[in-house]
Amino acid sequence: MPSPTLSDVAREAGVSLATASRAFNGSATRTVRPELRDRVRDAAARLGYTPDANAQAMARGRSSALGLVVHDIADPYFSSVAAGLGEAAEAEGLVVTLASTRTDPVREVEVVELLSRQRARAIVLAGGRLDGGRSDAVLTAALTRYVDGGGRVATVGQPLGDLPCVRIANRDGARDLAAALCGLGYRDVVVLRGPVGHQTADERTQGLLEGFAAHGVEVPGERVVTGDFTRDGGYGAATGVLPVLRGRPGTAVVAVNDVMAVGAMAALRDGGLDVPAEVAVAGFDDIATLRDVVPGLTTVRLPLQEIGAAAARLALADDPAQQVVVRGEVVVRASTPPRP
Amino acid sequence: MPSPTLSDVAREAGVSLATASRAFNGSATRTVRPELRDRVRDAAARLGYTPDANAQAMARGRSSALGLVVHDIADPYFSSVAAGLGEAAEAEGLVVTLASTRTDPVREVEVVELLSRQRARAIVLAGGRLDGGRSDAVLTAALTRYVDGGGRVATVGQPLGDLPCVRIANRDGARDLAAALCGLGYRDVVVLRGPVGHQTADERTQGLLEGFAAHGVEVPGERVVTGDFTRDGGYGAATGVLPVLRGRPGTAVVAVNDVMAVGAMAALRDGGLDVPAEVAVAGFDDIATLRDVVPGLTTVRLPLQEIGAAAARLALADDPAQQVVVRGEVVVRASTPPRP
DNA sequence: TTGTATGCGTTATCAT
DNA sequence: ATGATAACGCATACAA
Repeated sequence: MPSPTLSDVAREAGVSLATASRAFNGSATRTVRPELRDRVRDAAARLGYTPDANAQAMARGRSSALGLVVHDIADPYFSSVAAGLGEAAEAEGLVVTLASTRTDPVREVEVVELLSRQRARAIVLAGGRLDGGRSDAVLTAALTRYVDGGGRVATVGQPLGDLPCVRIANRDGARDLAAALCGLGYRDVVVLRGPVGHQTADERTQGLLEGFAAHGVEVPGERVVTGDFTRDGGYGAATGVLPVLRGRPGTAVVAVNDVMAVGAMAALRDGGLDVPAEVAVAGFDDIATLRDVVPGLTTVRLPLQEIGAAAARLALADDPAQQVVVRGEVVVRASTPPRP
Repeated sequence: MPSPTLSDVAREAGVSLATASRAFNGSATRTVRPELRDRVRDAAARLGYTPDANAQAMARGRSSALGLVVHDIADPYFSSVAAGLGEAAEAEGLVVTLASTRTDPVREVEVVELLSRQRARAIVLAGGRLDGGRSDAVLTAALTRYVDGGGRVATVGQPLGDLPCVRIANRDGARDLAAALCGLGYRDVVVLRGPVGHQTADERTQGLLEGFAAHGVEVPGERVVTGDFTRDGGYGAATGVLPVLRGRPGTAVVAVNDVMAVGAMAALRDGGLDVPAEVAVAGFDDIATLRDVVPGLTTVRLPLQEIGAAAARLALADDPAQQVVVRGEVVVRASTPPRP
């Protein structure tokens, strides 16, 4: 009834435990006679033997798990990154251990601790801190223990210390988006900037403002509004600026990510405004599930799956700390028609 | 530099290994004097001790991992289920190990094998076989070995043997949806049925046809078309029936899931048809990310997160095999306006 | 209450 | 090429 062990297999095959072990992970130096090897494998098949990864991890001193920490796996941004990371992990023969933080800095540290216990080969931190670095100290401490213990870490989007990081050119992408909007003729702008202290949101906001300014479009402070980095956050933020928008037809509402943008669109419609006739909307990320919405959402396309895969490779590489930077590409769609 | 072990902690605290161990998992019977307990914990903190989950798994005979196998974590259906399962796992102090099959039956078996190696406490199979049971034998064999070894299994959506299962009332939901559409006045229908052999797709298709028939609406075979269970599958299938739809304004195109429905909407628009003025569209699942699309997508709402959580509980419960059945709720939106 | 000793399943280091 | 045997880090049965 219990899983047969390698000893069982060895006995069944009439060989020693050591030989049985070698029959599976046949190293180059320590090879085993083909005949015996087959005998062991047959015995294993007959018994339904399944190696115990925990025992292997202990004996080898390293596990076969790759940790991924996200805010919320139901968020399409993270699930896309997870998909890419999963493929990379599979290619390396690793399993991925998933942990969600729900944007709670405390939970984030717990989660790193959790993955440390698993002796995960590496940890990829997607989605970063939101308290503007206040919790970085504790997190860094936890990560340092982990790294000192032999673990590897990579982050995506949010550089942390000098850890390897898949940097996303948020500022550049946002600047390009702003430029594109200016090129379309937009002069009045509202920015849904997300939560203050959210690094990705901050960078994108900064890029947008810079981009607009470069084209002579100044965005007054009261038209830069905060909100959660979620659909509801976008909805709420857009609802708040409804009065402003009513007074200025042809304004572009730019959210720092797609789900916020979609929430904003809903709020604008609920407020009686026509998108894009009266208000334009743009986002960031180019979430796959949202590519068919009407009007098509103008956004900055990010290769999320590749980003996940790149993060995995970075975390697994034994090179010194590296930085990969991926740049987004502006995709103009119908949500931001030209304004003459 | 390497992670300190419990022995290190014990030495540092001046107690035995056993006491150190008990200081952490203080059982009811085997309690340790508070003073010593604190001394051990202090020593652990001082050294930066982190228990080794692999070693614990081996010593305890059971790991702290919960396996989840999905087709594709980037699919919003699965990512929502994963989110719910993740919360349930967290509540049980378990980590979730994620594995994707990309709908490959071979890979599915590999993945079960992989999770068996991890000695996962339980495996939740979300998203089922697609080859109409042809690969069930191998899969069942793998699962049987796993269960015989002490593992627990639960499936979501697809009963397998008499394993615990979160059943989704696909037929009922589909029947309800069909009834709702009939109530709105639809008499001409096209069903995008997904892939033949995909149990969920099959059940929903069957329910739709039954529901329509119950209201006197027969759907001829040539208006029941196949396609992948994906956005592109919906797009392709809808493209194929474009001629039919052009000839029959007021037809309802019902896809067996939301992402197919969205793909279909795109195809219909690309084909020059107005949705919903000329063609109505409906889906199934009520994917959160799609709730703000315009026109609002008529669908059957499924509590995906709860389903994931329920599956986790079912898999973890030590009760004998159970069945939980969750029923969807029809949500009528603007994509299927009344047809007088 | 605390300590000693054993075992968990595997890999790896020795001999042979 | 193969076989004993010692780790690996922890939990626990048993002894004190």
